[in-house]
This record gives sequence, structure tokens and C-alpha cells, in this order.
Amino acid sequence: MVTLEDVAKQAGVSLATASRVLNGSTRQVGATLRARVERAADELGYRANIAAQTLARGAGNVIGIVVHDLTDPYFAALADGAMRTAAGEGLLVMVGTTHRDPEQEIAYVATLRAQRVRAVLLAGSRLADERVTARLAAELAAYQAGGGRVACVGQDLLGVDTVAPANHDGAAALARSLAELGHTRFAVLAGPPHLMTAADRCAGFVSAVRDLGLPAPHVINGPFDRDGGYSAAGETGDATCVFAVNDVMAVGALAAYRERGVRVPDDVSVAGFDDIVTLRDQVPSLTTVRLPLKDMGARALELALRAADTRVVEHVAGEVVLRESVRALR
Amino acid sequence: MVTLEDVAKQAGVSLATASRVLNGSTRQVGATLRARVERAADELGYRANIAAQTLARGAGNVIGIVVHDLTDPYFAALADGAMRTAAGEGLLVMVGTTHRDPEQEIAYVATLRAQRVRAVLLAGSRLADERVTARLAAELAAYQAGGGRVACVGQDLLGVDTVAPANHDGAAALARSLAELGHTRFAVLAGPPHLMTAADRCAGFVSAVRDLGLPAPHVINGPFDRDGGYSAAGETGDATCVFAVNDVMAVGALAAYRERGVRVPDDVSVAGFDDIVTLRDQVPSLTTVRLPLKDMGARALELALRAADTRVVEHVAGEVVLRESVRALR
DNA sequence: GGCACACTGGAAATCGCTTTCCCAGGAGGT
DNA sequence: ACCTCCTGGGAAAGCGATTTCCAGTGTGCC
Repeated sequence: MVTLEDVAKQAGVSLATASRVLNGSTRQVGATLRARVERAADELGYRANIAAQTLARGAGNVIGIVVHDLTDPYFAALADGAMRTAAGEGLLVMVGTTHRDPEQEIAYVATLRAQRVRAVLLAGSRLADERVTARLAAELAAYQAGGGRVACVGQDLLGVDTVAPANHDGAAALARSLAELGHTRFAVLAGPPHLMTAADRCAGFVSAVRDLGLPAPHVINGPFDRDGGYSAAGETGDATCVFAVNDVMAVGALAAYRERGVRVPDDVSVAGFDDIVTLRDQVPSLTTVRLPLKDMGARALELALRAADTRVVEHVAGEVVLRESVRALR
Repeated sequence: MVTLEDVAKQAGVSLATASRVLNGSTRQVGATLRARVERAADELGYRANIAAQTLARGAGNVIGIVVHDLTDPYFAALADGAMRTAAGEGLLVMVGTTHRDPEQEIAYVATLRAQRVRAVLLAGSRLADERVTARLAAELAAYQAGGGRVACVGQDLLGVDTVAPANHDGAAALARSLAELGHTRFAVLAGPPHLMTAADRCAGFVSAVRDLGLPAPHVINGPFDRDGGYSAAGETGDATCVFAVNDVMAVGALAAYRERGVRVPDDVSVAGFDDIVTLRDQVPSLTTVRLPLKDMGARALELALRAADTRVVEHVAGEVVLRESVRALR
């Protein structure tokens, strides 16, 4: 690999001058030498060693994003939003997937810390396990103590800048909309109870139903993915309206009903949460709560990159979108 | 930030010993000192500076993946497959998205080269533009000359290890299956002509139809995404069977037909390509050509990580999957 | 004409870690 | 008892950049 020294030698200048020409500096370099250096670099195909730059400068141009699962469109959208702003800032992105294993999340943050990345973005739900959360928070604190910046999309549990989607209130608003259509017997495909996002959405829905004086929904726990929705849909009993705590689960539920000959929305109404773009062409089209995922990802990164004065927690509202998968009962 | 020197001082040992204990080495360290060092590192919360390690070792533990668009499930699946094997090897992943801009692709490879990443994975279709391809190939060659490893998923055009999906043959097989069902008048939602993946699939389909002695399909070019499929579906004329060169476009076409009251498959049959998991619950379920995307991503990374002796081009067959979106005409 | 000052260019220290090389001491062979 | 071989420890030389300091050269101004 050709180094800066090679370039300097070939151009007949000092290392310092070559560095100033090629890798940016406050100092000026004369036109003659500048040209010589540039030509040499070009001829040799020089490319700065970023590891060395990072070491010398004491700060790199990489940020880290930690998601649960890239193939889940929710995280893909979040990551995409963040990556766009990152690209705009000239930053490189390291993406880590944890596959919902909190230990992996901690390990990944540790690695990012070792990489001296400029900022870390944690996307994805916290778990109800306080011990794990505390360990993650400790790792993050150590990172921040060294000048690192952190932001998170999800529950405000880590003591860092946070973009907090209105899981609870969005689900509550959805519940009220559905009740207004005449539904009274609800079931919730609630996902795993220890996953905060799932739990918040479920709780928001349940409490809104209760506040309306309606019978408590039938809550069915299970995995947070398509198959979780599919199997939980088998236990919704006599509910006229089923709320799946995310769109992917709702799609699983639709598939289950279709197979069993249960018509949606004639026999049962189904609603999801997130408004995943890839799923908008689903039939029947899915009633859901829209979250501006890309913006949230982008915003979280902005928070992380901002000069750190005070902590910011930004709440993002969800918008209830009524589509064909629910029908009015009256 | 606490450095190795801090740890060594606190433990009362030399830098060398501390390094050997904490960051792995062939050399042994006595139990007493080893314990002292470990305790000191723990107390101080030491975390190795990877930039420095990379510089000193001359090789990092990062790989780069370049995709067009993470929110496209095709690339998400590919990236996920690669990331799983990367995690298994203890490698970190830098993901870059180009949003189909070949200049960005080149720029990103250049940056990865500067990062001295161990390997680069190029996922995503080449463009027909030879000049751009040549520049990318040149950048890759420079990277490889410096010891970098490269693999690519897609067309074998870069002179690097390649996992090549059977775009042409898969589409041809699909055409034969559809013809066997009695279809004779075809249309192809062909995507952009300069995108090799799209072009190959289109060509494979068209040539198979021709070989069967059937009238040439009506080829409609357009964008490679959902909206491209949606609008191209408006021009399929009297075709009884429409092949969209990817599943996402096929879903767009389904939406367009639905809006216009054209029934699928009764009035027109629709087929896609890729067998995207997220789209499997589509109604009607999509006839398509299945590609093992995760495996392909994983395999490509394996190729890249393998000791470089000879170049490997691995062809991956596609499997025709007939589902509800096509019907037999007889 | 002389003096301070801005500007350019280069030598060398530095960033944090790995690794080679050297040294001392104990084990093993004869 | 002597010599060799291995082993664990430390000093110091890199890795490839950045950046501080220093020196030399024109400029502007009195």
C-alpha cells in the first residue's frame, strides 16, 4: 500500500506538506508544491490510511448503528433514515444486528467504543430486564465519558438523547378510533411481554379500551414477528377486532385468518402498528398507526451528532390510518 | 480515555506485557502478572483503541458491504446473510448504501479502501455503462493490490469472486413454466434497460418465449421498484401473463390491477422474481423465482474471506415457485 | 533602510498499540 | 559441573498519519 511518505518522496516535499495538501488543514500550501503533491498522489493511487488518521486526529468519522434485525422493514427504514443523514455529513456507518439478544447489544456497543466511533445509535426496543438495561447503560456511560455521543430510538430508559415513538398513545388513539366504529370486543396480539415496545403498545390499547368502559381485551402473548402474529391469531376467540402490536404480526394474522376462511374485515377487523411501506399493498390494506420511521432514524442521528449540552427526549406522534382491514359495525 | 499505558503503569508491568495479556498474543504471560494486568484493566475500564490496533497490526477486523438500498428487502436479505457470517468470524460490518448511484458506489469503495477493511462485498446489479464499471474495477484492483479481498453478488463483470444468480436462466425457466400453463401472450415489466439484473431477467424470459415459438413479449421499461411496476402495469395491453423482473415490481403491478378492477389471476396472471420473504403473504400469493438470498450473501462473504488463490464464480440457480397469481389457461 | 509580521515549508514529536529483539534465569542433557 | 535451550519479561522500533514548533522569506509600514 502506498503511504503518504511515498507520495511526499515522489513529489520531493516533506511529509507535513503532503499531509496538508491531501488531507486537509488550516494551513495553505503554495500552488507549485500543491500541484506536485497532487500529481504524485494521483500517479501512485494514494489513499489515506484512515486508521492512522483516526489515531493521529484522535477522532474518526465513523458512526455505529445497532439494530435488532435488518430484514425487519421497521429497522431497515430506521437505519436508512440515519444512513442518509450520515452520508450527508460524510460519515461512515457500521451496522450491527443483535437479533434481539441484549448481550450482543452490549457487546456491540463495547466494540463500537473500542472503535472510537463518533456516535452510536441504538434502534430497537429495550427489554424489561432492568439488570441488562443497567449494564448497557453503564457501557454507554463509559463511552460517553470518553467523548462519545449516543442516541436511541425507543423507550427513554438509557439516559441518552432519545427519539421516543408514541407507542402507548398511538395505540390508545387507535383503540378509540376502532371503538368509534362500533367495536367492543377486542383482542390484542401482544408480542412478548418483556419487550417494551410491544408492552407499551399493548398497555396503551388496553387502557384506552378500559377508559371507554368497554370489556378488557383478550391479550395474547407470543413472538414479535410474522409467525407470532400467525399463531396468536388462532386464539382471538369471539373478538370482532384484533390489534397486532406491529404490522408484520398483523400480516401474519391476516394470513392465518385467510387460511381458516375467516374473512377480514367482514368476520374480524385487524389493525397493526408502524405503517411499514413494503406492506402497504397488502390485501386487505392494513389499518395501522403510522410512524415516520425514516425521519425518526435521521432525527436520532442528528441528536447524536449535535454538540452535547443537554439531554433531549423527542416524542414522535403516531397517526392512525384507517384502511380496509377494519370495518364499522354500525 | 484510558490507554494501555495507563493499565500497564497501574499494574506495574511493561507495555508489552499488558498488550500480551489483554489483546492476545502467541506469547505466554505468567499467572501473577496476568492477573495483575487483568485487574488493572478492569478497574480502569480499559478498552483497546482499535484504530491503533489496526494501524499496528496492519489489518483490521472490519468488512464493508455496499448495497443499493437497505429498505429493499432483496438487499436487506443479502446483507443479513453476510452479516451473520461476519459476526461468526468476529468481524464488524460497515454498510454503505448507494441508492443506485454508481459514482457513490465507487466513492464508497474508495473509502473502504482507505479504511483498510479486510474485505468488500458488492451487492447489487452492475450497470450497462462500461466506463463506470471500468472505473469501479480499477478502484477494486487497487484495493486488491494492497491485499484487500473482494466479492460480489451479481453479474460477473468485475473480475472478482462472484456469486452469480441465474437471472437469465431463472427467468427462462419461469417462462417455460408459464407457457406450459397455456399462456402465449406475455408482457414483461422490464425495469431499466441499463440495469444488468433487470436486463438479464428480461432477456432470459424473452428468449425462452421465442424459443418456444411464441410471439415476442411486450417489453415495458421503467423503474426497478414498486412504483415502476405499478405504472408499467398500465401498459400491458392484451397480455394474459405479465412477468415483473422483481417481486417488488410485481406487487406494484398487482396494486395497479386491483385499482383498475383487473382480476389476478382471472383476467391476467402475474409473476415476479426473488421470492422476497416479506411479500409471501401477498394476496394473491406471488408466483416467482426463488433465490436463496441470505445464503448468497453469506456465501459471497465466505468467498471474500477465503485465502485468495484462484478466482471463483459461483452460479446460483433459481427455483420456479408457482402460486396463486398465475392460472392455467387450459 | 530597518523592524515586525504574516506565510510557507520542514523536522520531529505524537497518537496507542504490536512485535521484534535482547536479556536473565531455570530446566534438561551429557 | 558445564553448556544449551526454552521461557517470561522489558525496551524500543515501528505502523501512517497529524500537528506543533522552528526557520527562512517576502511584505507592509514607519
